[in-house]
Amino acid sequence: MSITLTPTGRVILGMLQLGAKTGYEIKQAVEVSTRFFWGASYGQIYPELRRLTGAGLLAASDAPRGGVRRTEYHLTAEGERVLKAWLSDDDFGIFEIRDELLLRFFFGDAVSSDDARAVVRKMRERSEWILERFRELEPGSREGFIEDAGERFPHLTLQYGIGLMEWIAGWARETERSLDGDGLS
Amino acid sequence: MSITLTPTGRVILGMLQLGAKTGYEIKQAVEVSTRFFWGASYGQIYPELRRLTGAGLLAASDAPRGGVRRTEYHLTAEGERVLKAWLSDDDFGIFEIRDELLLRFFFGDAVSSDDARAVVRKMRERSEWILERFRELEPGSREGFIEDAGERFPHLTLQYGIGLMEWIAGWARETERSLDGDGLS
DNA sequence: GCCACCATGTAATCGGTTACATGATTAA
DNA sequence: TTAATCATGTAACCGATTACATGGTGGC
Repeated sequence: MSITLTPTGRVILGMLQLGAKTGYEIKQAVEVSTRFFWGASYGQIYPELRRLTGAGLLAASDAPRGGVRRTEYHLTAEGERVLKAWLSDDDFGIFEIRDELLLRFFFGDAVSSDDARAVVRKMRERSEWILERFRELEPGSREGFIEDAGERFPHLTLQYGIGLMEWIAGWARETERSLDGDGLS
Repeated sequence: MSITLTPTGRVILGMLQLGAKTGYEIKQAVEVSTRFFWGASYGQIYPELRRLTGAGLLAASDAPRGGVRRTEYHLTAEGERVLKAWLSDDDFGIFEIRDELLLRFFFGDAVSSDDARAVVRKMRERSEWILERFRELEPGSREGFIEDAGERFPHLTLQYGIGLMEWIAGWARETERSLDGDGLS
């Protein structure tokens, strides 16, 4: 019975529930929060907003600011129902990882010890770069990232991300060391 | 100058270098090794094998087994060059994660404490399930997963995967506990 | 005889990014 | 005045999965 949400539809409903109102705000919210594990582009967001409106999960209203065309969306009762149903779903859902550095590491036997170590260094640098991005977000995350106080789980999610990236950086440091100057090609 | 490898092209060259010979064997190899961070389907593999052959990176030869049509591929000198160039590349390349349970966790403020805890439990169960798959692969991984001995990095990659999943499972256990019976909606 | 496995392939569809286009407002 | 930001959108393209189709071989 209940409509199956598209991947981008899922993050749209969630962000609207958190207080985002326009497609632009949804995109902004994604960029400062879920983008490392659930991205969304305008090319998906705007058509999907109209699709969800057509399906009765959202209501749209014109809300121009000065001369700027602007459309605000909010969840209908049905939209809220579908969102909650998805959030209480019983299965794992999508879990995909695509990691080119890890693939190159996997094929490390084909290259020199130096090249292999360089891949691990890149993995560490990448984790560290992401950690910096995360730490920039940390202060705001306690207060609620969307000007609506009392959000607890976005903050916990950020802590998860930080912990995960720290684990990877630690693994990379150890592996760089263990690969250091061992004479294997 | 050097051709840019498509995503599936990358894993094809790598698997051929590791000893896979046919499209079928490449797919098998992917399923028991890289599938959690770099998948490939027949719908991509077979057309891409022909494309790479046309581009001069692979050489194909008929190698039927009894009455079974069968095509063996191997890297040409150019194919090897392109593979090595990719493996020594200086940038991060693709790094994508799509994690629906984490997205649901992120939106956890919208549901009951029980529902939120259920999401974390699912994350733990998922890690544990993946860990089981990894541990089934562990014995073979020391010897080389493709009947060609002396592969070191596939084994290290598996250790990475195990460590990562253990970290996530640990995080989930702690988080389940910290969410336990705290009276927040 | 049947099932599991080996082996190759295609067509439809999907979800997504990228690049582009338009235009208003605000702060330097 | 000009750059950054707010705001919405589309078209081309890409990479991938899914479902389907075909057919041989080997073991129970």
